[in-house]
Amino acid sequence: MSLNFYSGDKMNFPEYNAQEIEKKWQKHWEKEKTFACSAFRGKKYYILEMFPYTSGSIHIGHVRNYSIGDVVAHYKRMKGFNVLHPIGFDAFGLPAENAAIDKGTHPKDWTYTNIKNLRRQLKRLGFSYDWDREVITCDKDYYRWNQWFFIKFYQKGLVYQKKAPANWCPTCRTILANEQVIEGNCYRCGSPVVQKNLKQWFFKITNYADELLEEIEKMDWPAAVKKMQINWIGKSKGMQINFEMVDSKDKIAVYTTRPDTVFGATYLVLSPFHSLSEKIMEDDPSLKPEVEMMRKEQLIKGEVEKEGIFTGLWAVNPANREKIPIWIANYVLMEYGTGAIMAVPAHDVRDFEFAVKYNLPIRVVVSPPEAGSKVDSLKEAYTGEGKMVNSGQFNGIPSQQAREKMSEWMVLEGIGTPQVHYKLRDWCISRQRYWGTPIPIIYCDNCGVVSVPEKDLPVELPSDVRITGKGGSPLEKVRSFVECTCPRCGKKAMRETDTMDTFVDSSWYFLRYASKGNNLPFDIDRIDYWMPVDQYIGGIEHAILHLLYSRFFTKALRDINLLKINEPFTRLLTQGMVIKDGAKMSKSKGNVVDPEDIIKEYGADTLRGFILFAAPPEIDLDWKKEGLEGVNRFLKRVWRLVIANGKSWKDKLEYIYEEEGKNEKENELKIMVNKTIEKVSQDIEQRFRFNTALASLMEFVNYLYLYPEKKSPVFGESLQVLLLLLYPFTPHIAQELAERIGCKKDLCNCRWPEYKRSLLKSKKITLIVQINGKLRDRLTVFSKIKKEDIEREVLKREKVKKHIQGKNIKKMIYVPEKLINIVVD
RNA sequence: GCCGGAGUGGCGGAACUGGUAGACGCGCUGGACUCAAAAUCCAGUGAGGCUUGCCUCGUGAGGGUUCAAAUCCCUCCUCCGGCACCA
Repeated sequence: MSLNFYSGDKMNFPEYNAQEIEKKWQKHWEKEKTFACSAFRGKKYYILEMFPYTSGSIHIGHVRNYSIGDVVAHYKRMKGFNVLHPIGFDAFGLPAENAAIDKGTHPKDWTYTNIKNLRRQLKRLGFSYDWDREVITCDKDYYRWNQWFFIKFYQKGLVYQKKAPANWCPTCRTILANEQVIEGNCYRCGSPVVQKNLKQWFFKITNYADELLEEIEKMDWPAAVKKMQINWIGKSKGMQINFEMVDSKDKIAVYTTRPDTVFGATYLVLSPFHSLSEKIMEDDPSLKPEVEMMRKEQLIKGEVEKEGIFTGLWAVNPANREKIPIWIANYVLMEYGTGAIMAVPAHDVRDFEFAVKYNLPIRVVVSPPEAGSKVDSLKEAYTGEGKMVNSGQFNGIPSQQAREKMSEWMVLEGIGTPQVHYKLRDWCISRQRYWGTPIPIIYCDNCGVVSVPEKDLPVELPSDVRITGKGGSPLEKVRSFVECTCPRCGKKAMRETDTMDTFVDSSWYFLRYASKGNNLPFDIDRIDYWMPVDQYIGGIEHAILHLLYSRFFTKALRDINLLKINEPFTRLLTQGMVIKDGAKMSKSKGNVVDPEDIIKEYGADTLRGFILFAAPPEIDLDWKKEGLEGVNRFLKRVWRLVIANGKSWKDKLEYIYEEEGKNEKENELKIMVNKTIEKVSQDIEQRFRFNTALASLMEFVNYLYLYPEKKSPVFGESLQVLLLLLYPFTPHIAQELAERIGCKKDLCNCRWPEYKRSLLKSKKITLIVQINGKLRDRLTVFSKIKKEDIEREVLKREKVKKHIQGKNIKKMIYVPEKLINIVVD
């Protein structure tokens, strides 16, 4: 049979040798700088993947991230865009210091050795980066701009220093930002975080809380990420209500989102850190041990048994003038609201729990719609809506309305004021570690806190440092670093020894890629051209941290007139994890697959192809060796098909777009080609579904294998289309085969094939015949057939007659070119 | 507890706006080639039934809307992710 055109090594065709051809093209791309983009003209497209942290080597997760980005980069280039596709290294951070402690290597040496390896691995994977734009965040050429931004922000009032309880990780021995504490544990090492009172530097991200919130809602980002950021910013609207104290002219301000329940407030609770708690302890020292205990409990994150103590003091409920007790309890946080609450046990689960424990009165003020609730019938707090009861002049009003009416009333009475609160806190950037950007601040006995003048930047990180993992910040012990002169008065002074959070580095690296400025962090014109990033791709673990900080940075830079945009990343794709044996790949589970091993065995194209094919990008991907072999088999099939049948390469395709082919078969092939182009283009561009794009390419190849006339010019062009469509996914094999059939160009400089609309559908179609919605028959008809003709035709069919025999036809529903449904009794 | 997302063959996953459920791949079965195997090529493959061509069932469970539901609505179950004394 003619189908068996190539079997095994009997015929003299060259084998598919992935190692050889991949290395050949990687060398070519490097030498020719094929993917560099020097111009900043024309339609731009900025595709960015999150840069890797400089630990030992590239893992499968990186390969997934970068393979997805590379498809888009190639596709957009072939579509005629001026594509920016850069890469670099996130090089500051704690692991470098830990390696220094464990192995005695200098963080710098460790980092640069790793970078060399990572670079080699990325090149071996054949990603189409513009390597000339590489950014390494631990280069002083880079981090000097962190310092420069710090000073600019400082001048603008976006940086401040304060002594406050901060999240301290005892293992990493440094302060962490709120965003870096996950369920009370350190995001990096998992140790329980404790609160420590230290002087810290903060970026005023809260200035942008409203803008960050408003814009996120409009963005083309995954819903999950948007929701996480919205929750993190945590805007709530409520009221501040002032409670007068009995026997004192002091007032206690509380914040509540349920002003409608004010008549149900039966006691007040202060945080143990509240200033009044402090005062009460001084007045009545017998309370001190209890309050100190509660303070300690609060310093450990996580929920503890609710405890409290009556202060002996009383306040007046401003709504009903009732005398209510003032308590101090461990469940009220100082950081949120005013640090004090009005407790409404009937309608708040926490207050309810506390009131039951300490036998405090519980008064229902919102009656649930279904029940006439009495105090003793309440087994849990009712937090829903209902009609007001026990609330004076507001009785009978629905609680939603009461919320507004009572707010207005309280404003009039001077009891309260409407207020908005956010959960978002300012970004603490001080880290008591060595391997990071030195904070450009000098402490002078004369002048106080002085920022380093711009001309003295960068404040270089000294290299002669001993990292022991003990004591305070390593920089504190470097005398030559600490001791300096005050830039203002010239007297002896001391440097700040904390370094910046490494998330500062990653908050603007995408700007540095787009242009490296000389006297500025970047060239303004180039930035205007390239920004914002059109498509950003990375892991969902950065949903809050990096993605929120970068948004803040963009807005802050806009406000110091360096940027014109409001948001850095137009579209975002968060890819899923790679799973093996039901668990995330990790060293501790021993289920790690090393990409290099896979490349050695199958080649980079197979690895990339498999990762793209196995699942849609946002879903977790199940690693299966058999699946990898399937993709390798497919590539070998492509290889044999093209080697055996490839004709001379043409710069312009013509036959496949001609309306009339030589015969039916040829028309069908043209339709197949056009449909495949349409499918692959849409899957890449509109849906990011690389798995279905590759599936349709596989279908296409299967079809071509069975096509009888492999010598026809239409078939030759079909092979050429196949290679062009395949190129973004598996560039090496596509480029090699193209060259072998006479292509002189880099495929990235070839135009992506267009499809012709008139050739997407055959003239004859298979119509589904249903009776009462059940498939009963198929009918081959001309696609333009009229409804009446079909109805007549379909009733003649034997299968149809059989099913409608003796039954009444109620109606017929015709969906053009799809189906006809006959409805019978 | 609150907020997201998802449940489809032996497995990974298709089915985009309601219109042939299971594309494509893996695995499995049969055939061709071979002394044989591997590789390759071709064909089959949701379950059950029998008269082998068709019938019945089938997208986590139950109900509903519709000529027609994996897809829309309601109730419930399970899994994954995020947040969590945030007043």
